[in-house]
Amino acid sequence: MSTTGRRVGRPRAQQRPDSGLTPREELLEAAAELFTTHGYAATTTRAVAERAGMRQATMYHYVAGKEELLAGLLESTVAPSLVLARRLLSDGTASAEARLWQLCRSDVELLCGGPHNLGALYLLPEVRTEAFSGFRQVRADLKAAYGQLLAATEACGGLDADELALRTDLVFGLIEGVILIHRSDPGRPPESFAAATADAALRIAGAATRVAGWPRAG
Amino acid sequence: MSTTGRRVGRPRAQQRPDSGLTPREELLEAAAELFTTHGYAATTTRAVAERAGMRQATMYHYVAGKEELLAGLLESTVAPSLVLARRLLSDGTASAEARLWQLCRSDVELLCGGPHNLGALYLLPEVRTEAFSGFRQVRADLKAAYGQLLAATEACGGLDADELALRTDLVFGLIEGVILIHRSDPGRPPESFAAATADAALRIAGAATRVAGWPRAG
DNA sequence: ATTATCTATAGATCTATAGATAATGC
DNA sequence: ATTATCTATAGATCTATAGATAATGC
Repeated sequence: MSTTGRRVGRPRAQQRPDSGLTPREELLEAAAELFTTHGYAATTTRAVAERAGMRQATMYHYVAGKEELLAGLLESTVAPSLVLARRLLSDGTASAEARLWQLCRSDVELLCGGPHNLGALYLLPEVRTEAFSGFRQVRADLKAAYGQLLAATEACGGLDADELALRTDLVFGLIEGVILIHRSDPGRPPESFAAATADAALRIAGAATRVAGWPRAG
Repeated sequence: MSTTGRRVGRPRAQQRPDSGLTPREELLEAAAELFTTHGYAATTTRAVAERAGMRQATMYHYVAGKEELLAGLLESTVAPSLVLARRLLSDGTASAEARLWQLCRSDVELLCGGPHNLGALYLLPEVRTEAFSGFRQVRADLKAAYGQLLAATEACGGLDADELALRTDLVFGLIEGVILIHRSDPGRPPESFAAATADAALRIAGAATRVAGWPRAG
């Protein structure tokens, strides 16, 4: 396959051990690190390319520009959560509370679990740009799924539309707020943090039901 | 005082009705709008100055550069909350729950109540830069105050340090998460939103005490 | 011949400074 | 004379393209 030095084309100026990733993946990886730490506008194409092990101009062989990198990263972080949300919505066996808890936990773990704080990408001001409306749409769909699960909980059964929207916002806000916590203190183990956040989300929802222990065991 | 056309110095190229603000305040005002909507790195000194009604170079007569503008805005948003927190900490009359509720509500109202979503400044990646460590310190002090109030609540009385830190993080995370909600939907009235957030914070804390009605009256 | 990469650079910024200018103040 | 502003611009970027180069493939 890709044993170093056996590849077609001019060799790179800076040779590095084979990462096993395609060049495009190396670029996304580099962009993830730089966008999450320094932001989008402050990250230059040179910084991304160089961190990925190639010269600035070479990047354009693989992507059309910076925007494509951010778009790719955003879609890849939200997609798995939406898949899970859809699955949970059509799952009739578990209670709404349990399913909401699972979605919260999984969402937080996805956003905070990886090597880079990918959730922090949601916070970038550039995401509100037209260029990333695709991502925003998917994220809105995910929020709608949160709302549907919330509506199905016992505690929210009798609420009117406004009250329900408010609670959905608060729960969704907690999830995104947790990204900030994780950013300022990445030391906390993501698994237990995710579980604690899911507990907190149910409390916000108003569910007395204790799906996972609170105070948590372990 | 400053009746238009009666001021010393060369007149501005673009005359505008007197805003009543000093030029420095006009710059801060413009920076607030642009930083919160487009971010820090993406906002040019030209954009700030022009929006404040002067040419790009004139800005340097009042501030040393972009950094000073962001630093000023950050400090001005966090200072009032810290003052309130200090006052609440030394207030022996009200319950810890009631004081925590008040702090949450006031904090959210301050961050989301103004014309610009100043809370969104906390989300900018640049804030983690050395240049803004002063702000980060004050924000950490504020968080410590949240922690002290939390520790004094009945529900958190018996918790160990780790558990308490976790709940502090979650409450603080909710407050900052609410900024995101407000950013994506600025339509909600800040007062009731702030109260609802404070209610949710007490629920996360684990306090059964209902300081304000939930579901809220009105 | 094909491919992946490189070097070089044009064109478009953006920041911060230098020096000119048009008001009021004395 | 003092002040607030202006215009002009040097120097430092940053993005994206053009064209050269150094590998493998046939």
